[in-house]
Amino acid sequence: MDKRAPPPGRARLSDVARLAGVSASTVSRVLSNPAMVAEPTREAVIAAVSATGYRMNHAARNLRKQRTGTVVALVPNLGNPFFAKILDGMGRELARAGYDLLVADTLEGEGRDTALQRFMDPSRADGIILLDGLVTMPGDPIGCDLPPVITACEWVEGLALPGVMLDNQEGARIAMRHLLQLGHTHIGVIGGPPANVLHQARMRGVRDVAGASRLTMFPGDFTLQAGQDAARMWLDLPVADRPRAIFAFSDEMACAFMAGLLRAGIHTPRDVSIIGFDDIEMGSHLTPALTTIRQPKRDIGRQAAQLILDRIAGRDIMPVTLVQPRLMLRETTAAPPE
Amino acid sequence: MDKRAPPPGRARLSDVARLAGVSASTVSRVLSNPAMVAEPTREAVIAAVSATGYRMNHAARNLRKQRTGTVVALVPNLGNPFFAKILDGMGRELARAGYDLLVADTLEGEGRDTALQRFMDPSRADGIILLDGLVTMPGDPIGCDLPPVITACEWVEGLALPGVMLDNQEGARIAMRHLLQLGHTHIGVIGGPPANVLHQARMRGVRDVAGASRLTMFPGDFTLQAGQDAARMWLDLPVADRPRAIFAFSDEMACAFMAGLLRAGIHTPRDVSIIGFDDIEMGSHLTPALTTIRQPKRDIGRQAAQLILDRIAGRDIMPVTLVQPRLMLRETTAAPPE
DNA sequence: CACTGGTCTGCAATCGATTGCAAACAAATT
DNA sequence: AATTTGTTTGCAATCGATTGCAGACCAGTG
Repeated sequence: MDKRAPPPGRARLSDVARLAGVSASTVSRVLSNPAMVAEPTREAVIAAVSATGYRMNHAARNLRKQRTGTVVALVPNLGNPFFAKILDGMGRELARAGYDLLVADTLEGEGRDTALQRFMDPSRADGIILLDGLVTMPGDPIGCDLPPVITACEWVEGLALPGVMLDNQEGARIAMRHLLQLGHTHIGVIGGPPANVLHQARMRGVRDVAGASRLTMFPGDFTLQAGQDAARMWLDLPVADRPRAIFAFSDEMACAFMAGLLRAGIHTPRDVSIIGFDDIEMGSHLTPALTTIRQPKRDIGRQAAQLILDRIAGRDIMPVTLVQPRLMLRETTAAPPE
Repeated sequence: MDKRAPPPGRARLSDVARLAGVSASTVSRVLSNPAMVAEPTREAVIAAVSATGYRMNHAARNLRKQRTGTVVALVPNLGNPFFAKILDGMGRELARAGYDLLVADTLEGEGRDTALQRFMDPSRADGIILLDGLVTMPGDPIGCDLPPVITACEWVEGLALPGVMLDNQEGARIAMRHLLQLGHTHIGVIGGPPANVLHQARMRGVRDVAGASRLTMFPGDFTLQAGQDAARMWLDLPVADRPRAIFAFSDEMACAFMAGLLRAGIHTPRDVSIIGFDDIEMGSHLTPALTTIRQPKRDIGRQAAQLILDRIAGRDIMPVTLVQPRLMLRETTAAPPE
């Protein structure tokens, strides 16, 4: 009889306003700047809000305010548990600031070139945290009001993006020094993909302190499988050529390598010393517990979150934050046999 | 002299239209329904699009179309690598359908009650995938046009939400049968949190086949630490009361338990048999390799994605999809000693 | 030549919240 | 009483893309 516009399933700002007997502007103000509204009005509005079960429409707010309230993290591979703790720290820090974390996979290769394209867009994210060092930066011809981008853990060679990362070179130095101090003179290194920036930085650290000691490289890619393959290669080596100390660029490779040798009756650290990189939780729960270089993952996540929040707020930031690695001395390293 | 409105940093639809000499509607149609536009016009528009570097504004489109193009996955803890592979499968499947996956953490406890509230909102997500069985469902008073919700892996007791999950009860039966067939008569079970639905389902399976055999429970919560604690408890038991077969409700607990015993000189499977649950990658790369119940994580993720896509499209779906577990027979189980 | 049918295109309304501006009113000052 | 100052509130424009409707145009037919 009178209901001109049948109420849509969901209450809008104007519905709340009508019920409270005020204008939509007032309701909006109560919700985002309560101090601006007189006490009695405010209460009426609040009552109307809960009576209608009103919930804000994010699309509308985003359109109007030209911001989204979300930060996008681009990871090379969601399936890699290494990122889990980092994202965890990131998410919590962002939540404290009222931002949501959207995690997206660059789907290694397939969409790598378009991933950044798709998300580097003010209508999708207020900021971007890159965890993939191999994305390609879109050459943007027009409209330079792109959301800020920072890197975490990895970084993009040739782009001067601010970022948070471990001092990988120093981490590698610490690992190598540890093995050398134990008396090892021939060290095997299980690396990452040659194109990976982490691999490159750590190799620099290795060379920094290797000096005259003998080095044997085993190809790797940070995965368990690579560690297992390296173990097979080691076993295939003539006994005299087998390095009695191994520095693996990831804990997963270190674990699988150790298991591979054990299967052949080679014990750690009795016969071979092993040191990993990352300090994944599993490492300390093995027997023997894995000696490794600690990478404070939650911290890195938190700091990356802080960094992007600063950039979003337009605050000046340090170009690069280096996080210090630490030697976790456990049970898999010892002096060489004999 | 003429530029009335100085161009905002970024090209809008109307800017493209002006350059192409057509209306905004036409540009919109070229972008979303090209067949509707005549060939020459289309080409002019496409040229203008790339000339301006135009990129759509998602907020505006979402507002108008009343959809977001994203699916939100709510996980209890982003730091838990168990979810990584599931999210990976999910993300890929959703990407194929043109949806983005937004992963958010319910931050166990703190925001658990508000997490679903915050995201169950048509202006934020077209669909929700719950991976946390302990969230509380908001009692929604008004406006029932909420986005569809499904569960994956876990489920919410008392809510008839559709979902994809492993047949946990059957998985537990398979594990128990395996141990019993080896001749074990006293079995230790390292469980999950009592309130967890997975724990409950698996306990049902354990009881289904335990029969008259003796059971000893060890409290747990799926973490490595819990496995280590269980090992200590086992070692504190009088020798006659020590179960010589252990069924752990997660591979992480199984691994840590095994390592804990080994540290005390107790070998697996010579002295104690161990079977885990999940089939995490690390398990198969240990020595001895962990016997376990396989949970096809990527598959579960993929199927959950399909399910939510079906629900979004309004297609009818099965209320519950049970995924079948499988015994991964490896090296940590054997007949009891003597 | 008028009329029908079809294909393209543009106009203008719409999605829902925010905010600059100014009106309305109350209190304080001269 | 008139003016100033300050507080609340509403009006109306705005963010940018989409789409129902109708007008414009062209070819084909009677």
